[in-house]
Amino acid sequence: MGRQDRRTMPLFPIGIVQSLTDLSARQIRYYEEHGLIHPARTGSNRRLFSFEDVDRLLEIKELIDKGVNLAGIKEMMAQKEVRASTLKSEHNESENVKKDLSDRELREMLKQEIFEAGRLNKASLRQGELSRFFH
DNA sequence: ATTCTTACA
DNA sequence: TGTAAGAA
Repeated sequence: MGRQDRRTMPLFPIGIVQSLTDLSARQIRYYEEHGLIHPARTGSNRRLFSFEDVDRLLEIKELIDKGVNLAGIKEMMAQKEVRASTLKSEHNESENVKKDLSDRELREMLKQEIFEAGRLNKASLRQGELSRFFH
């Protein structure tokens, strides 16, 4: 059994995940509803989370704590997958002709990530300011 | 005893 | 997001 299987193997019920992540069941289900996680289901419709799901939830929690809203988290995780697949495809290039580009693109991706983070952070700060202002 | 869905505050 | 109700 590969290491990947162990990461994606459906293992724990929502109660365990709650204590593991300090997120409420409500939040966990809500994030699933919005496509941020895809826990498996048992024959009796119980959610079963993998280590991968838990790690994802922890990342989500960090972003939430930083004030990023769900839309922002979605974008960041989408961006992350783009970076991941780009790295993967470049890794599979047999020639080192592209190794040069890889380096530039790596910096470009990092720049985009930072830019994205800054943009989303500003957006969520506005959200925070507004809710304070209108309360 | 736990978790699920749905609905309301 | 929290919480409640009723079902599984």
